Amino acid sequence: MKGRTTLKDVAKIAGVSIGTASMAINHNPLVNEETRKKVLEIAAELEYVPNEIARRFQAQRTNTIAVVIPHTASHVFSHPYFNGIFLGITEVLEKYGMTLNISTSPAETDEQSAYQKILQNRAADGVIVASAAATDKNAFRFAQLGYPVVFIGDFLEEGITSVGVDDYAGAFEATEHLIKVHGFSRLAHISGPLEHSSARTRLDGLLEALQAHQLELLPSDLYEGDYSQEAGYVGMKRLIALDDPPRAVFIGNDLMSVGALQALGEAGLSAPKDVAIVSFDDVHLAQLTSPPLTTVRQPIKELGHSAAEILMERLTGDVDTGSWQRTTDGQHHKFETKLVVRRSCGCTGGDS
Amino acid sequence: MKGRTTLKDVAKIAGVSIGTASMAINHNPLVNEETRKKVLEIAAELEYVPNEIARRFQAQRTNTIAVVIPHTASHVFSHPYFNGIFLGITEVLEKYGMTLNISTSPAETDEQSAYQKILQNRAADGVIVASAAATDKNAFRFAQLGYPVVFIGDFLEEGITSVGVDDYAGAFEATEHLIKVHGFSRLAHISGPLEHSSARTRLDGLLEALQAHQLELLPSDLYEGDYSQEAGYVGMKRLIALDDPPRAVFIGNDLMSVGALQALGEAGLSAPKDVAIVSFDDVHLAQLTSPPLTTVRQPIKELGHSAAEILMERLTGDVDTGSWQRTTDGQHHKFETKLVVRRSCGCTGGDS
DNA sequence: TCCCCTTTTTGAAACGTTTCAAATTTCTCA
DNA sequence: TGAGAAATTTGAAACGTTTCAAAAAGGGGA
Repeated sequence: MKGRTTLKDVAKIAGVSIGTASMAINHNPLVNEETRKKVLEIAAELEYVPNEIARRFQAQRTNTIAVVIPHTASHVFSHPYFNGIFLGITEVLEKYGMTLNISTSPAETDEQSAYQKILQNRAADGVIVASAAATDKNAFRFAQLGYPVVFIGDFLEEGITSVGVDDYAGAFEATEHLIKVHGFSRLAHISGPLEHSSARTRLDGLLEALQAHQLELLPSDLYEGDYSQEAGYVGMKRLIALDDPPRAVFIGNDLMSVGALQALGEAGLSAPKDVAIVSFDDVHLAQLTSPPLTTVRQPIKELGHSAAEILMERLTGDVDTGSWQRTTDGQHHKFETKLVVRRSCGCTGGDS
Repeated sequence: MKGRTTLKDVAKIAGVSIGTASMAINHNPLVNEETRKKVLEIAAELEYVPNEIARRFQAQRTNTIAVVIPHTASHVFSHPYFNGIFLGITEVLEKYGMTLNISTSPAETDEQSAYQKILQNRAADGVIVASAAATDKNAFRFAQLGYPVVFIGDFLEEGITSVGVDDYAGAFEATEHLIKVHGFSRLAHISGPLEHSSARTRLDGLLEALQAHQLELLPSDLYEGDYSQEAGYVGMKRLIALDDPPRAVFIGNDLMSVGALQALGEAGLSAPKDVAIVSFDDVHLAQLTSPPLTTVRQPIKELGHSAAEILMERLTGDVDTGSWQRTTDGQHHKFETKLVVRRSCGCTGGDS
């Protein structure tokens, strides 16, 4: 690591000034073709590689995009949802030659930290915030401070750019499926954390659909989870321990459904025979459970893709829109969802 | 982003020199307590945040560790294995206040690229290489160039530091389980890519175990996959299409087993009734399939953890060893594996 | 040969920080 | 009160690159 060959070395040996060497290497048309060739030759010979940090320093930009997720690394790397997000983002950044910086919080309670790490350092040219609570004040500081930032989720405030899915319609459709196709007149719900707008909106969609059929959600039929497998497990345990357990449950995401199925299994029950289940996300896991999950598909990868693309637009001026259906008011982009019918709801249909 | 307050501003207003301001902010004991207080006050007032890039530039270090994985982002983010690796690494880096940079290749064939991105930029203080082929020349350049690097996998060359698991023993145990507990006298194998030492070594373990019981692997009973779900699917299709299909298969990782189960299902067959399956990894998925997979557990998170810890040792001098069983000759660290018996092999045991 | 125009090269400044030898101030004690 | 020591502050260099005004070199026509 010591004494790397620097531009100065190249220049000296090539017998030109540092400025010229720099321009030669950066294909600046100002330099004579002969000179460039010589410089490039020497550079190759000396195995010169530009010092990226110095470059960033002088250009005052980092070539890095940070994804801020106010959860622990353990949470983030065990939820398949984030894999999809990362994948979508990476695809875009690769195209632009940018680097991805995943910023998590050391402790689940420590919301501050993930933001501060970025904010304090100014170590990214732009930020994508994913899975923030609607109440998360820190998240909004980015935008207020004029940092280029895109939110993933339903953040509809003025002055904020966001990319989300139609949680409401998805939940509505899921609920109606259980009511209209399978004839249930009572539904339970295992929700995500209700200070997250995704969880809140899915609950709203459920309630609205129930109401459309003159039905209600019993307070004891609602369990607020946190999108983790564990929460689904506990939630389902609770529900089946009720005096009169519900026969159909809408679960806020697939991972919780996995936990719920586990709870059913341990109680000697099974879906859809004893309890019909519909959930949300359609991550890879959803096809693997038994029964495979009927679930509302959201275009997770596209969310990441889109967020990154919008951010890069802001940073560079380019434009590229994806292929999923989406609506936008210029600031808030919303993708559509669709119900994927498998077997956990009682349907006997296909498997993918 | 323009005109951020800089150290110069703070110094000027505080009425001290830039040097003093710098020392005050970095809690250098040389500066007078009074002075420090004043500087810190002004800094807070001006909302001064140090320019991280400038710091890195002057210190000539990046505070970043790169994980180089010579596969596409899509491959990486869809394999649960890497989640575990990331998780383990992140835990350590968080402790040291380092940043993680995940470096993938734009195309599967483009082995070079992932390395070059790092190498060309010198954009990381150290590197962890995961899932490289044993034949991958690029990987070794890091080490040769004196870059601090740790390999995850069985790279036993002199002068290379690596962290791996005992693939051989794991495969041996899995094979013996099928032979001794379930009485099979013929086994098939769906392997990973054989230019990867993990796949090669698992095959060796299988062969050795077979030989110990005077058994052989028929050439037609070996399918070389690439650790993807798709490969498991195709491999199993092939095997059950044989005139005399095998009744027991050792599959190189869990993800391929998922594909294999899918193939069985489509053919109207099931495990373990028609084909017994034992696989490798014990990722989260393994518990979810039906039947749940009997599989060789490897401590994936600990691999990442350990690799990062060793790398940080090299960079800083600290020492911390984990809790899993591991052997080491100072350069090559090897974790033990253990067979987790579930139901895909024909056992009727527990579920976790 | 001289002048002007074009092409190419040079040299220095700038980016924001840390470091450290030298300068300055403050303190201690005879 | 003054000398020497200790504590504190200063100022400039250094990190490696890009940029750009100014200088130099080259070329063409009168």
